[in-house]
Amino acid sequence: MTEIPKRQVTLDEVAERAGVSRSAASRVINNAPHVSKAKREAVRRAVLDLGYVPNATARALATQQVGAVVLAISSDNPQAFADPFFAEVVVGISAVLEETELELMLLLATSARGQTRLEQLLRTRQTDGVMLMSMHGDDPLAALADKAEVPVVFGGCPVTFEPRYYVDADNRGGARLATEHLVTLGRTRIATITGRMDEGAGTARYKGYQEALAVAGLDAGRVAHGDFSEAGGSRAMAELLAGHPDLDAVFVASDQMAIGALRVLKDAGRSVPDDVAIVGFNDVISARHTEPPLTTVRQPIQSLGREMARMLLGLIAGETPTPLILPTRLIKRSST
Amino acid sequence: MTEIPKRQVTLDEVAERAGVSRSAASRVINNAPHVSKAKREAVRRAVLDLGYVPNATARALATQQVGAVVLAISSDNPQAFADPFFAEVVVGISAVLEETELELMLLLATSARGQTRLEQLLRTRQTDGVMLMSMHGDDPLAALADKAEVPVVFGGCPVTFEPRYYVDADNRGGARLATEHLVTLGRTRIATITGRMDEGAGTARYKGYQEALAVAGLDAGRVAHGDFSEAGGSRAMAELLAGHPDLDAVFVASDQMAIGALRVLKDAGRSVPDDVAIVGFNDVISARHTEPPLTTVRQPIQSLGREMARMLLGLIAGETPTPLILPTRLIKRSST
DNA sequence: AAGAAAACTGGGAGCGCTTCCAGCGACCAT
DNA sequence: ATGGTCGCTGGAAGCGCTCCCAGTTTTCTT
Repeated sequence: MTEIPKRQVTLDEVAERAGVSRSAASRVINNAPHVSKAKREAVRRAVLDLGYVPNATARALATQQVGAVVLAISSDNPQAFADPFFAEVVVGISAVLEETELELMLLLATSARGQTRLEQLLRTRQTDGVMLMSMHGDDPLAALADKAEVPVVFGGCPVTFEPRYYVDADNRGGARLATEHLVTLGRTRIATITGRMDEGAGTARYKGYQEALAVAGLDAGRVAHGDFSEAGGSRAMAELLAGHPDLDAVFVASDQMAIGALRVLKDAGRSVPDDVAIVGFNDVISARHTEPPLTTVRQPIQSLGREMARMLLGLIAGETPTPLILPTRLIKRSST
Repeated sequence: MTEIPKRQVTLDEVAERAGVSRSAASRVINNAPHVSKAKREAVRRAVLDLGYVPNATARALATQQVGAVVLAISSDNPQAFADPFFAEVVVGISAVLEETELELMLLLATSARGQTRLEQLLRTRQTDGVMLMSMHGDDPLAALADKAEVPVVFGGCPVTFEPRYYVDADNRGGARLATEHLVTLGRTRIATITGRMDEGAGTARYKGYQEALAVAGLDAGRVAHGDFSEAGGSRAMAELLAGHPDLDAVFVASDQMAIGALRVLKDAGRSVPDDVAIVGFNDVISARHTEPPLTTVRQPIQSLGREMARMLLGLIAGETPTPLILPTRLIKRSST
């Protein structure tokens, strides 16, 4: 910190300046035992004087630990990460990693190239661990990841199998909550717009909807499939209106789709919530600003990130964590 | 790819299997010249058979190149990254880095710890380059970064100085566009809600507003300062309403704030756009879903990321790029 | 066909760090 | 005194790769 050195200061220089061996210097850097107080202090001073910072690469090579974990988004859609959802996940992860010596690497595995990269990561310990969010159904990498020798925790549960380690939001429970709310309101012809059915969140929310209606003894036959996008929501709503004009409520599996649905409803002259009540999922920021403001299910996104990171840390430390399901809760606004 | 090796396959093993020296094997991996066709082929086969993947750490140590660049967000607000803005920047960056051997590291330098980390990065070539988005006014790291020996490109221009290398959106031009639009509409008592005045975007947009009004010969005295947040926008709007009840339009320096302002206006019984016209900035997704939908200035966020990455690549390659200002454009919707 | 140039080849010295190990005094109990 | 423990200490061997260099082979001139 005293001067800006042109060349990297090495441990040898520190050792020399402190008048000790490199081994000793290394020990005090990593505060390991077997160094006398005097030398320890001498090294400390040398470090400060020289502004020494250990070379992470060399250390990684020697210890066989990379000092970095990666957040990988495996998706067939290059724009997937643009979803504000991930920004929040990252905030959560980052908060946990902050207390650690670990760096965070970001891998948007959306192209063939990115997928290859991810595969290498999974096969060849080039990272200390990976947090994987797999965004399409039959992702071969997801299966690979679950048996990789590298620690892997999943964010969200894939449809095809249940990974050993994952954290997810209680999608099914949230959907049930939302649907029950609609039932409580006295609605009886409750439809749903599902998300992508090749994603865990899509199927789980659909399941929750079905369960709630089964319990209430109501017909769960009014369904249209969307893809989590606004446009998909519009399309599905139109389809629903055409097929089941009698509907008086709809549980929409994402706010994004709900926004699309809202527009279609408005154009069709159905008033919300009087003619049809709408509840969404996620509680994105814009959900507060729709007309009318959207009743929705909130999931703790930052916590999701935080818990993923924590679980990964545990895995790296040799623990055997159990999957974690985070609670969701209903946020009531004016669309119901 | 043939089998999952427990231990990392090394170059030596490849060399041995191919019956060549390690040097030769290295040459074919990095496809350098001076290897006979036969050996080259033998090595290729060995690589495939063994599923060899070079150890990035070892390579980094030998070449003195890390193989990774970092995107650093320096901010006093831990939640800063939760802004969907960054998610899009990352998509842009990632798209460029994809064609490269470089990894992307993410550093949310929001705590003291993170700041230290960033400083080390800047001082000690632990990365091949950094893209820095500095989100608060008197950030000492920003100044340091601009003279660091590590390649650094700024995303957005700080208020206090103009970095050597940066890419920014044309905030001033966009603000002028927005304000001129209001003028064209025949509004004459045009107010503004500014962003944080310790951020480049905040001052530049304010400047654009002033310029447009100066050209039109209109009074630019109706101003309230916000902080880019929704709550700040509400507060500022209330202040404006109290101090300048005659206003008939307001240029708001962010959509987020505009949303807050909209609510206050509604509560005050002023109709938008009839009584007062509003234009925002950024064109976030929710801008389309406000009541009424928001006229706003769109900046090409993904391009911002893309160009930052490209500029950094240039810098790393030894070029001397010039700062880049990305165009903004007006998106007309119903709030004006 | 002889000599020079060009292409190949593998040995070996690092890159900066960790960590094992053998050597040493100091210190205690016998 | 004597043998044994124990905390320090620095030498040295890697971690897996790149790259210089000196030596060997091939190819091309004239």
